[in-house]
Amino acid sequence: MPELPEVETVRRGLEPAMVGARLVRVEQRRPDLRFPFPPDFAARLEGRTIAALGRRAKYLVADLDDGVVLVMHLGMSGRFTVTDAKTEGRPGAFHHEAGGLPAHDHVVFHLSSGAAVTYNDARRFGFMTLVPRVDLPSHALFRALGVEPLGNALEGALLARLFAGKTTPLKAALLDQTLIAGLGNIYVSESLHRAGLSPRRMAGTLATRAGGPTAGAGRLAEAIRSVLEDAVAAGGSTLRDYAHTDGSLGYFQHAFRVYGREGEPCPTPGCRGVVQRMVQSGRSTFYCGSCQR
DNA sequence: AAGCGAACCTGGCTGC
DNA sequence: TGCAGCCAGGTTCGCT
Repeated sequence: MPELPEVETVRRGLEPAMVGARLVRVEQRRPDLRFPFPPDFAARLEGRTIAALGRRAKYLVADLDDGVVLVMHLGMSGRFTVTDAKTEGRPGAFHHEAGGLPAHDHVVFHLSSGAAVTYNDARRFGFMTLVPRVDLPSHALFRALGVEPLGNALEGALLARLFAGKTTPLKAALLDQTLIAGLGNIYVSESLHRAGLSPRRMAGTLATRAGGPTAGAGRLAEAIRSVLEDAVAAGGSTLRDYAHTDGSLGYFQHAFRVYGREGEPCPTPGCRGVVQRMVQSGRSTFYCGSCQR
C-alpha cells in the first residue's frame, strides 16, 4: 500500500520493537521476492543488533551493528506485523496454506525481546537486500533518488528547476522518483487537487522562461508538503486489508479529496465540479476538471 | 533521449 | 456457484 506516509507509519510501528533488539533467528521462506535475496541473507543477519531504523523515500533502512544496512521496500502489497512473545498467531493473517503457515509470510525476524516481526507480501513486488552503510549513497537503489518531499528543500523554486523543460504531464513528473522521491499514485492526485493544477498540464509550465517558479509551483510544493504531513499524522491510509504493524488502521483514506472518489462532488469550496477518473501512463488519475487547471 | 506502455504477481471485486 | 475480466499502493524494461 505504501507511499511515503505509509512507509513512515510502518517505520514508526517497527522502531520500538526492533531498535536495540538482536536478531536471534531469521526465517527466509523463499529464495526471492521481486529480486533474489542476497547470499546468506539470514545468516548475515543472525546475531546482529539493530542500531537504528530510518526511511529514505519509500525505503526502510535498518542499521546493523556491523556497519551493514538492511534495506527493505514494500512494493505494492508488502506489510509488516509485530507479534510479542505471548501472542498466539498474528492479526491480519487469515489465509493459510495447506502446510499451516500463513500464505505469503515470506520473512520472519525473531528478536531477542521475544517479539517477532513478520513480512507478508502477496504480490512480491517488495524486496530486501544488504548494503554496507558507506556504500549506500552510491548504491544503484539510492543514488538516483530525488529530493525528500518533507525536507526543507522542497519549495516552488526547486520544483520549477526540476520540471523546467519537461513536456511530460505533471502526473508523470510527480511519480518520477528521480525528481521527488516518495509520492505515489494516491498522493500525486491529492497534491495536484490541493494545488488546483491539472494532472495533464505539462510539467515544464511550472517554470518561468527564466527558470524561476510560477505561482503554481509554489502552490504545488506547499500542497505536497501539507498532504504528506496530514497523512503521516493520520497514520497513513488503509486500503483493502492493509493495517499497521499492530493491526490497527490508518484513517487518512477518509480525508482523500479525489482519490477513489469518481462521480462525487468536488470538495473545493465554491467549486461545482465532479471528481473524474482518467488513465495516465497506465495508472488511474482522479481530478476535478473544473478547479484544476 | 524523453516518455510511454507493458511486464512482473496475486487476490479481490463485479458482472454475466 | 463459476468464471472471465478488470483493478490495485511500485518499479523496471524495452520500444519509439
